[in-house]
Amino acid sequence: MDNLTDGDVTLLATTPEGESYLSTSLHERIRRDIETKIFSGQWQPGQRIPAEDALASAHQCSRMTINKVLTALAKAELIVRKPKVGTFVALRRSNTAVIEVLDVSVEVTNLGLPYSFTLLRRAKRKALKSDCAKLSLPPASNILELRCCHFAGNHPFCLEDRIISLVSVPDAEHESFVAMAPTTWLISKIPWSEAEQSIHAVLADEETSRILDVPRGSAGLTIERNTWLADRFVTWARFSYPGDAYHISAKFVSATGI
Amino acid sequence: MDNLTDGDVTLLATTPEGESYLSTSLHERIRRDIETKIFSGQWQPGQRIPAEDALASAHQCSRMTINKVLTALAKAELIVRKPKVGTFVALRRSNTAVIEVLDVSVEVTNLGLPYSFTLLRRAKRKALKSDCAKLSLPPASNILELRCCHFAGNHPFCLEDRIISLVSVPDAEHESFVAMAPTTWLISKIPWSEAEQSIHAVLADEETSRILDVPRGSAGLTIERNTWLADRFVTWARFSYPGDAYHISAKFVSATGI
DNA sequence: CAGTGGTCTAGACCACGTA
DNA sequence: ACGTGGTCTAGACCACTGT
Repeated sequence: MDNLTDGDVTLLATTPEGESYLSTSLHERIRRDIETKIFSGQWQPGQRIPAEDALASAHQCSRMTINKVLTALAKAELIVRKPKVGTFVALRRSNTAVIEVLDVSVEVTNLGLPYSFTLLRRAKRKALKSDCAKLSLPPASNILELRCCHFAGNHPFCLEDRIISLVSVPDAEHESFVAMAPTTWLISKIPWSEAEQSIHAVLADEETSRILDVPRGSAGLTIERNTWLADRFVTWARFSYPGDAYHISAKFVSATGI
Repeated sequence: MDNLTDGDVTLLATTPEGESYLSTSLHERIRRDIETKIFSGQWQPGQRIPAEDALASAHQCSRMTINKVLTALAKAELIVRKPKVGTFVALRRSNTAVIEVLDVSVEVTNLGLPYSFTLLRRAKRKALKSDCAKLSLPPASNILELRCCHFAGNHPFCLEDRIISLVSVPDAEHESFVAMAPTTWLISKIPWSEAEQSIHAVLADEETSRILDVPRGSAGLTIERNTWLADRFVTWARFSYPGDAYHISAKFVSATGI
């Protein structure tokens, strides 16, 4: 069997300083090697690391394999690559966290509770000046204003205020949103989009506290979301949650986020 | 000049169906092509896309180049690759958002305000049962408890409660934290780490509202963070912000986050 | 058995920063 | 002038899946 003399396998088994994870691929093991050097402090932040050629011969592999590893590490911002200069251990991690953005119905279902919603308001109107501030939409555009309450079992879970641009989504005018929640409907219409969101802490105002069935003046989280499709404004939404019933989790790897 | 007859450039200039972005690289342009096919709906979610070989000949490039593009698109979760089966347009985006996690001193400085902090409490003690719930630490471990207030100019900006494991970071016992904020000090000691954080909305309690100089019962955001280094618990921190003065922003591309 | 993606190699040319 | 990373090619072998 010439498998036994396969260049790859024998190479991998004799990779320097590597516990031979025979099941993982070469570039994964090399990546682990390099990450270990960085995390252990053997390669200090800011320090220049060996060139691709040098790493290739050190790991007895081709330059392309090293390039693949370093490109991935650069994307992960563990290292910084300066073309024609060299590769350096990053001074600081990007300190970003990834949070999951769930559809309300999915959130509720994940909690093992029956999901339902009620449409509280539906109005077609022209965008006012006050809208345009948050909507990045020209004044007097046709918009659809919606408000609905999402329930987990019999309990109000979240209040949704939404504005949909009828310029971008004309079909919305003929949809009642009684049977299908706005989010669900929009997803079916606008499969891909860009969004920007911000999270605020607020005190529940009178109407919100009444709808969500919490004491007036309780703490709440609001998530505001603006959505575009190729630079065209599609929809704005604000989700109001009773604060004690909700939180947002995130995981990350970071230097500065300690 | 033989630049004019450079194989790459001529290839790129004649790439089928591509506006010739002469400044960008081949794989970038191919990636754009494929993304356009997906975003435009020409390739529907769930649909199988041509094999690497086919894409390579369609774009008149090598299979490796296509592989690089598809690997990147798979990482971005625009497509799903099933080894030995094929490549498919993803059914749904991962609906995750990336939020920036800033050091408080950086946040304040970014606002153009002078940063300072005051140490309010520093106590060495054994971990209680109540601590262990949030700390994932064995009971009676030596810990250091800190509380400090971060200022933007003369105004309190954020209250930090922190617990440091003296098992993982024994040096902390001999550090006063008067001249250097805990975060800054920890970053210098623990350059890399993993963290998990959650964001809550709360009502400011009496002590917090007094320190932050806000009315009792105002809405606030708290960020809780647990940090590990290679599975060893390092530190826990809670940052309390007055809610109206702070929010968290995130940008993402999503299907379900509409 | 044919087709697929996963992986790796050994070359190559380029532009450009540093010296 | 040299070294660097950025990029691309043309081939190769593999394991596995579906038919």
